Amino acid sequence: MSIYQELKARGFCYQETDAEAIEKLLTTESIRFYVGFDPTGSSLHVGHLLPVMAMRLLQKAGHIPIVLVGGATGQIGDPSGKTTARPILTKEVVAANVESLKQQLARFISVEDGAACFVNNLDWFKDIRYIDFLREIGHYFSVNRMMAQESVKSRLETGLSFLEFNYSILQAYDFYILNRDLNCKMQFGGQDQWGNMVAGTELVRRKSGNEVQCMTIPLLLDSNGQKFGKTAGGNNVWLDVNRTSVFDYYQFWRNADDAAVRRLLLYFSPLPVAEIETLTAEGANINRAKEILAFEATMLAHGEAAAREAFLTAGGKFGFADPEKRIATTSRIAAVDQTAAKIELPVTELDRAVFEGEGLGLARLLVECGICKSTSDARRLIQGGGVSVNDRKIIDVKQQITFADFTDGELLLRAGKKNFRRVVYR
RNA sequence: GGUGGGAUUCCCGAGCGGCCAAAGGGGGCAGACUGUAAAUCUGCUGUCACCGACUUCGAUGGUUCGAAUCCAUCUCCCACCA
Repeated sequence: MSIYQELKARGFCYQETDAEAIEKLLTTESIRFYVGFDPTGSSLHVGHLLPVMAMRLLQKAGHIPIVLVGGATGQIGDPSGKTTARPILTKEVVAANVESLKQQLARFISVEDGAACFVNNLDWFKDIRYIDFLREIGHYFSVNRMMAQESVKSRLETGLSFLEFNYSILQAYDFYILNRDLNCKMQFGGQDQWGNMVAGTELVRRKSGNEVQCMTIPLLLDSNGQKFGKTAGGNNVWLDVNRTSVFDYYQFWRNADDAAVRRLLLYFSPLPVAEIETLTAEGANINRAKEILAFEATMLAHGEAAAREAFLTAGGKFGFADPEKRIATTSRIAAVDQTAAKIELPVTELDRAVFEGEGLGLARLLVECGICKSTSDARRLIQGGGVSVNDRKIIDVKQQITFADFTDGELLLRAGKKNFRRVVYR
């Protein structure tokens, strides 16, 4: 299967400029292509991962990714797909974000021996003079055309500042520079980037006469039509372990919708397409497929050791989908010894003094453990029957926790089905 | 620059002097059912020393026994005109 066919088979292609030309380009040449990321935050989240996965595939096929981190465009804010303007970030924040994004991206893209390069568009924008810039490229852009762009049109009602209106020009200019200086021949990006990307191919053609291509990647939505990559709690699933723990990251994938598993495996695992078909076929063990998905996705972001640990912890807690390993897979999950399952629960350590005498109110304890955000919240949870201590459900709001509740200096606190906390005192 | 309209709890959005911690929906959390899924049904969804008290309705002052609701000033948005 050629890389072009694989991109298609895995669902990475939403729109493309010239299908024939792209297929030829990707199968007969080793090209440089670019994907841009704006440093609007200090960490990537799962929602950013799709273009990253496309880059990996392309890199494996011998193409060279140019990873552009938008130190300049990040200061403007892309209006595409946004209903309101983004808050304007300070230059310092943008610069710091650029650095941390670069580090995260480097985990996914191999940079050895020039297999990829990182660029920052601030490098060519920072010394631009307004008049020069306008004269150089301004006349290649038609305001009439720009007004027709979906990202602009949709904002005419609610308001679009001149600052944001310029975004697509900057992105187009990026492409021009990368083509001129690095011989970049193609751009990939999210489906909402189409307008900006096409503006780039046109600018390159008009200014240097070169044919360049672009392809967009579909926007992932979950079953509720929400942008993919949010937890049940509506929070983003981050790649930064300080924001989303490895275990939670694993769980995010493990809890994927049934209907989405095949698609997610195609996107986020390197397993062969045929194997994914088998794993997710009608009547197959869907939960094993989810384990594999979670394992592969976690391995990619956090490494194999971390993935193994998360898998074993989850299995210890909820059980394994395929304890006898009957299902064939090329995933390295097959090599994991499931009998080594352990229950590694998050621990909260409290001063022993709080449990003396009357003890600590259960509601307070829930807050201390970070399970509830206020005691009122905790009371409601208890009243609703969602809390158990040492596997015994407690519905008394006034329940006090004392040393008597600990066995071997340890107490198991549970809120709902999935939130566990091991409480110890020191 | 002119003229209107608006800012309400996580989001959308009612309320327009006491019955308002504030309708309804979304989202979220929990319970039942399950497969750590989806769908469905039920409860909860400001804080605390929780049968009571306290703090919220853009900001600041004022009127009133009493204000999210009335008045003044300010800030920010939006629409129309130019």
